[in-house]
Amino acid sequence: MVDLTIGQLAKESGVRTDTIRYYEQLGLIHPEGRSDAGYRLYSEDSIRLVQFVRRSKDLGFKLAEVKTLLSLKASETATCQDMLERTDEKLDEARENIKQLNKMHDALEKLSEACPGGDMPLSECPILDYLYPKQSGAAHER
Amino acid sequence: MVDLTIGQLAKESGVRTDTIRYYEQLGLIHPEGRSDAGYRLYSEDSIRLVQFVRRSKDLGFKLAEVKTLLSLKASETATCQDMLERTDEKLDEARENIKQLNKMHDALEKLSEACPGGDMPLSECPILDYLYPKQSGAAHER
DNA sequence: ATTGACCTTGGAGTGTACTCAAAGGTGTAG
DNA sequence: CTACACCTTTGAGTACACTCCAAGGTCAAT
Repeated sequence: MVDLTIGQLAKESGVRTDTIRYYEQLGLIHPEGRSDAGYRLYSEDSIRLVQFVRRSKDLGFKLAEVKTLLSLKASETATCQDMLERTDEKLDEARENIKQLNKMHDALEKLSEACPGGDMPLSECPILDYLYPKQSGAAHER
Repeated sequence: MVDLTIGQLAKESGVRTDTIRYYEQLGLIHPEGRSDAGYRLYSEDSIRLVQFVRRSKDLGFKLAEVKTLLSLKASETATCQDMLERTDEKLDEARENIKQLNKMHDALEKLSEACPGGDMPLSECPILDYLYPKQSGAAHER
């Protein structure tokens, strides 16, 4: 019930004041009102809202997507299905990203294992050979 | 031996001309020289160099890091060890990123499984409850 | 000679999530 | 009354890898 200034909200929610203003710009978090001097005033609930944003972000939602999530939360008619759909979408994205990253990882690991290291000259380096393969120059190999 | 224009290099290496100029700006790929009209002229080897950049990028190296790799390649004294170190560094990064992504994934999956979907109201939604937990308000719950 | 595809430069714009700075007003403690 | 910490706004900067644009020059074919 007690109003918070932006600094207090920042401290309570573990986010910088700049970031809170930035969230406001994006339409995520709004102050309840303003003091006579024009200071933003927030309700206690804002703390939970900022954390909503943080948690969503940590799940991989972009801020624009968080905005959608917040509007679902505010909607009278939204259902579990709506939430589930966003979540499953994000889940698919995560799977896709992991797949890509695993490809990178496996390629790097293979190269790392193939490379003897030490003071072997680069002409013998399998990593370099992967990045810059020897010419297949069949013609005049001699 | 035959010189390539930037457009030809682009076609051969599967990269846009803009991108090649951008790589030049970053100090990655330089033309062998210029035509009378000021056109960039590339050697055939440039094709492999552009591919070097692409492959490195696909392994997760940033362009600034690719520059280092290229300078290793050009160095007389660099060894396998140098290549291996960059690779292992990148490998560690990949592992770290995968770990983070897996955390996201698992959290999303858990939420997805917990949520019944359908036209259940959001007040019962475990996803929403995770993002915006019910107040622990012990005091005046009444 | 003109068309059209190519090339040049410099600079600006994109997406994402902040972060910082400048120039000023406000609130409180001593 | 004066520090000093807080608040305000606007706008610019950061990282990353492009991508696009304008205004102009070049080259080959017709």
